[in-house]
Amino acid sequence: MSLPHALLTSLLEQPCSGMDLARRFGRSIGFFWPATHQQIYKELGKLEAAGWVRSSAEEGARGRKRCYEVLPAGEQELKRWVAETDEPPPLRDALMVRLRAEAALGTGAGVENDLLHRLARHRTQLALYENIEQRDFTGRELSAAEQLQYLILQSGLATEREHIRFCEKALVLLETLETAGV
Amino acid sequence: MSLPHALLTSLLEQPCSGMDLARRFGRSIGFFWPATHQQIYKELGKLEAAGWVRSSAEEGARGRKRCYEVLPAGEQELKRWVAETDEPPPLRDALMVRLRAEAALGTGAGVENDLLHRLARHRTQLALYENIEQRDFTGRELSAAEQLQYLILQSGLATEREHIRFCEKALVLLETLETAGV
DNA sequence: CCAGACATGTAAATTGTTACATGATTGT
DNA sequence: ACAATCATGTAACAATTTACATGTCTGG
Repeated sequence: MSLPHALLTSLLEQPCSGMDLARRFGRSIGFFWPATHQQIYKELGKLEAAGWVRSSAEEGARGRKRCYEVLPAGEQELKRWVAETDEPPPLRDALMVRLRAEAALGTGAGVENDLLHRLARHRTQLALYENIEQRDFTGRELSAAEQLQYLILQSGLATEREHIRFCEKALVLLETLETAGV
Repeated sequence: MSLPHALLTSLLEQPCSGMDLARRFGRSIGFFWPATHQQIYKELGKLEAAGWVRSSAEEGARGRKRCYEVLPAGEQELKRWVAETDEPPPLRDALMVRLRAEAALGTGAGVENDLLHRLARHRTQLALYENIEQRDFTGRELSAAEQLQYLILQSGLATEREHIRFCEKALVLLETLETAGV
């Protein structure tokens, strides 16, 4: 589980409140580790209990904004974790199951719906990434940290492009099979 | 959740027992929808309760092999589901969090470990997919169902190749940054 | 001062993982 | 008959999602 370390990273970049974290997750780290505010609040509580972060407000101040910042112990922990290894995350994609189901059913069962839907989503996401690329990483010298962030964005760009290629290819194949089948 | 429909698909291709399913998941559908035997048994119970499959043995025959097959209602349900749409699965990759953490820590914190480890895994997986491609999809005419299955395999091939490219690129960049940093 | 937005949380349901338990079958 | 293995299952736990609840601040 990487949520605690994703939070430490984000707080190290910029100390802020839980709600701010939730918003920033929607724009940066969240592309690769999504999290809702509910998860974030619970995890921040654990981080504070572990002595990895501290917050500006007293306990139980419900509704009042509290700012979290990383403590030295938290930075140590983050360093330790960065040097660990993980297994690559298992793929788990319903679209592939649908395609295989379509093959097993042996008929125009309607995967096109999902293919078209995803094609649209991946194009939107690609456009979003391309905007970020244009805005943040184009036309100037990049610091070391920025070069790493750009690398991560490029992974997202490549992934979306690959998904788009795949959906298009699948749609062409289905078209071919159906006209041949008729 | 696609596990029930992945099971229906697999049973439609070939009726078999829970343990057989678990093994076949390791080789085909499981590449895109992993599942352990514990999950599979629980889900088979629900499928049977729903009237979508039936099994060869009486209830409570613990330890004795039972063969499951899809009923017409199950096939109907699978057809219905194939025509639905899903959101693309959210990415969730600790490696990206590590890279961003390395950027935030601003030092040789050791992401190389994970990059090298994954590079090896993705190369192994690619080799596996290439074997399957060679064995099952090369040098002969393919039926419509086989063309769809091949398409799915090609998605796996493309994904692994993309990951390999990414890891190599990241390692080169880190190398550059570190020699420049010293 | 109060309506609406903002911020922080709690609770329950779903899904998936890990560890373990038990019955049947097979080879020697 | 007995050990090893196969097959089925249970239990406890961890992570994530969804829905809801409560407190604070701000503009009119």
